[in-house]
Amino acid sequence: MPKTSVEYCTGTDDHARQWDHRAGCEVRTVLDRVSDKWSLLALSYLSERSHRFSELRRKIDGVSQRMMTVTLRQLERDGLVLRTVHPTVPPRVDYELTPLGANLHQTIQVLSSWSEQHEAEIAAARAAYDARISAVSA
Amino acid sequence: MPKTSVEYCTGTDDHARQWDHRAGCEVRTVLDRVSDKWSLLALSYLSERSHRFSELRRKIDGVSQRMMTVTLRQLERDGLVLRTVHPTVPPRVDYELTPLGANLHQTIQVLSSWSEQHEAEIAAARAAYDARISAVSA
DNA sequence: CCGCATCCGATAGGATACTG
DNA sequence: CAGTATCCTATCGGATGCGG
Repeated sequence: MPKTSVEYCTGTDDHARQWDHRAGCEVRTVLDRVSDKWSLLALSYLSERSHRFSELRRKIDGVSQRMMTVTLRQLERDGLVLRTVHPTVPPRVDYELTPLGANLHQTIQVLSSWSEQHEAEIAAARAAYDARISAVSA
Repeated sequence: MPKTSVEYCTGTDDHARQWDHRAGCEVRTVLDRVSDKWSLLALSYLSERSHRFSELRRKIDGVSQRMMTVTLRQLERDGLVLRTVHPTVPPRVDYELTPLGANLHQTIQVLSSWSEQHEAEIAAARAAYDARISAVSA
């Protein structure tokens, strides 16, 4: 019984009302799934074509076997990825996006585009902020 | 000198190329800022109007004073929020979205809408998955 | 080949107490 | 009122080793 983030929605009445009214509750479901270290890359590669486990693991540089498994399981649980086990020896497992997963991937591209367009602005803001802080503490 | 996630982009050549080509690097900058526990709510409230510190803290149910400060500092550092200190006694500090912050908030609404539209689908997938798992282990 | 279990370090975030 | 500093816990994710 994996833990989810429903607690944000099911706390006190005020708590629940806060999230419901602000439409901030539902987006957390998605954000909590997608904002981890590897999900985004997995979705990205799977959006091109289906991959088997090791193939995906090789492409996603730096991921441990454990996290590759965990990540794919979570995506599968949320209906974003379909897992197909071929009963061969050695075993072969294929992963592909579901329509829902492909749909989400498209939606995330919007945020991705925004990030690319505004990254310089953010970097500049950070540099300015850090300079300001250094100046104060100096 | 706060730590960022640039490490994802500046690792080995392969590592960097991976992110650059897949447009997955830039979006992490934004995702890492916005996917924490409180940033989204802060952006949401500030998108309506400016708030002073305690006012915002009262609205965001459950946030500790520490995390309210930390969250706002991060948003400020990235140029999403403007912080104005009024040198009165007692002190008064106002927070408001910058144009960049407002812009980002709008962009996130896209993801938020998607989440609302597909939440039932995700919930169903989870229920089905969990049922399947329970059945296996039983 | 794929996945699970275990251990372990790093980090996020809560509680509390203290300053200007 | 707004912020800082300290401490403490829970969770994330990496490393390694075993099993089907």
